[in-house]
Amino acid sequence: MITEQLAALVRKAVLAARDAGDLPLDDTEVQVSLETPRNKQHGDYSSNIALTLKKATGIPDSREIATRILKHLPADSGLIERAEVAGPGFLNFYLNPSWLHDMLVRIEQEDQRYGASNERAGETVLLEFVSANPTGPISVVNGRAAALGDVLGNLLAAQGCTVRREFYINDALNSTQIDKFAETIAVRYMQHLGYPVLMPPRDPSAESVVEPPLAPPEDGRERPPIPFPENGYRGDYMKEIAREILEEFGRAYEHLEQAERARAFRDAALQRCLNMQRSALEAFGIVYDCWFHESSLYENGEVERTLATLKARGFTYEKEGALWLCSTQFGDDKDRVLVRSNEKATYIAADIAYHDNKFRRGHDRLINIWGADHHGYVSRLKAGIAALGYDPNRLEIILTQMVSLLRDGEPVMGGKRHGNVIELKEDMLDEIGKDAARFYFLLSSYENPATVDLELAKKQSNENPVYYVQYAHARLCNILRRAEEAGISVRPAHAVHRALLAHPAELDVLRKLADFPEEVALAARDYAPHRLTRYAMDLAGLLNIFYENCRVLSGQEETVPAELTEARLALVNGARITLRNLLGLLGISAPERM
RNA sequence: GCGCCCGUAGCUCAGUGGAUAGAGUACCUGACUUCGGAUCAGGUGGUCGGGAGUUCGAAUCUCUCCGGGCGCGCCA
Repeated sequence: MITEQLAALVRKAVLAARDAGDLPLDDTEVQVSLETPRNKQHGDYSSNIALTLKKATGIPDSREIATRILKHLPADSGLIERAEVAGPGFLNFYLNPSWLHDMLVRIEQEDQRYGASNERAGETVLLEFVSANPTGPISVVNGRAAALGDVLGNLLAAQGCTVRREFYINDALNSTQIDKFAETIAVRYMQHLGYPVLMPPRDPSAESVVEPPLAPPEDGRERPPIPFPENGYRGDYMKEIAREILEEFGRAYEHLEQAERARAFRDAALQRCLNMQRSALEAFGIVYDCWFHESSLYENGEVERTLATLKARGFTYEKEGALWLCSTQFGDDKDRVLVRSNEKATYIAADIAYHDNKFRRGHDRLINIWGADHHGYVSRLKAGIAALGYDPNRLEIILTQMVSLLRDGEPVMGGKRHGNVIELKEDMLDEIGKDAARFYFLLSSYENPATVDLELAKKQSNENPVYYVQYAHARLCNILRRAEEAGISVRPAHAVHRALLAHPAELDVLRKLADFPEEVALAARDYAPHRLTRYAMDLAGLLNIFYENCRVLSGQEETVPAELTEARLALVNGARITLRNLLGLLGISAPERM
């Protein structure tokens, strides 16, 4: 990559200067960092090495240090055209145009692989993301995690990692949440059979309300109201699932005990809820390698075995009838219950077993993406796997901040239908589409709370950054198409006069294209897909400027020399490849026409 | 109360300790009806929440105050 090559050159120069006696330096490590200056006047790349060596060399004038380093800079690298000392002592570098021109050859050769590397080949990563409870719809916050996780997967794969995407289904039989879910379904089922439902108030000071039956009773006889479960799931989607359950199971379950009814419906209802989640995620372009059932950890004894291991390693104790994990020994702020006094294992017990399972399957690195509201949970899970003897640093937990939606300048509130959650598919995807939703999610860093203005993302779609980027791609494709129609073949980059690409707009595009592999690597390293959406906007902008200033094909008013057309077609093709790969990494379509 | 995160242009957000803090959008002005105008050029707009410190240099690191979000279950 460019900065690595440049850094190597500068390091060489520093050492040469030292060996020649120009720089009084010990054997201290020479750390060279390169940056791209904001200001174009300051070159394509710049290094602050002279400023940082002030102390070590004892030379107070950084410009003097810079000058001495410059003297020893290898001249034959081919990468840089010139270098100069500027400002308080920066070394500014200007890339050699012919080196830039040759990027087009490389881009064409690598084609689908341009931007990718084998830097992290051999590393296996398990990415777990979304993992929403199977008791409700996929929310907008889940959507942000989904976009982040999916693109992170693409990025890591592009660095050579073997990536596995996984969704953890919290379907344990001993989960109180699942019990509530099943009970709620059972009550709604009865409501479909003609029973009123007694809804407890949300806030204790209010009165209970009786909801009428969802359908008249078959025999017309009025039924007594059934109490809605305490902390049950209030969303209307539960009524829909219950109606489907009624269709599947028939009316015969009316006279069972409430608990039995709940048990009978539980699995089928969960499955329906899960299908709802899966189709929402598929509409968002997310496909998992594995949907992992928490329940399987109980069925094949892994929870038991993990508990036994923790006991054997001496990190548990019994208190008040429960089994506790000594998580404070591993940095947690309090010890945690693994097995309740009613003998049911807790969520964390299963989760530790799950992460043990992830490691046992041979993954080097585990990445979990959670909502920020789970941050209190991080240290206890890490403590759990540390207690099992794993290095907790092999597990990385990314916490995404909240997302809110704005419509007409007002925050979008979750509808009653979805139990007051803002739903990904209906509140967002159906309105602005998959591509725009992904782009907006990926526009800001996951570390910061984000707001998506739906009016902006949809109604003014022409001004939308995502369309701006896609339009640039479609334009490039159009030029290539027109060339073909005119009988002009797109010759390979190595066979054209690349030196003709000397217009500033052309060189700007080339520099941006050359940056792409590094940009991908940084986005992967920092878990920062938003770097790529920014890059995409930059590149699209440069391409439009190029388009405005540099005609590729001869037209009625302007004729372009054949050789220049060839060279520009090569540039167009290289840009097309880069933009297409970029959008591919983001999971956003790259249309050839719009 | 304790812990974590966040305060950057009217709005939404970038900004790896570096040079004059940027982009999109909004608003104003102009170009061009083309290899698709879903375009381009220019302009208005900032005490980087306040204060102190660290150093050659701070939006970035430290401390403190103010403001906002989230978490502190034998729930998940």
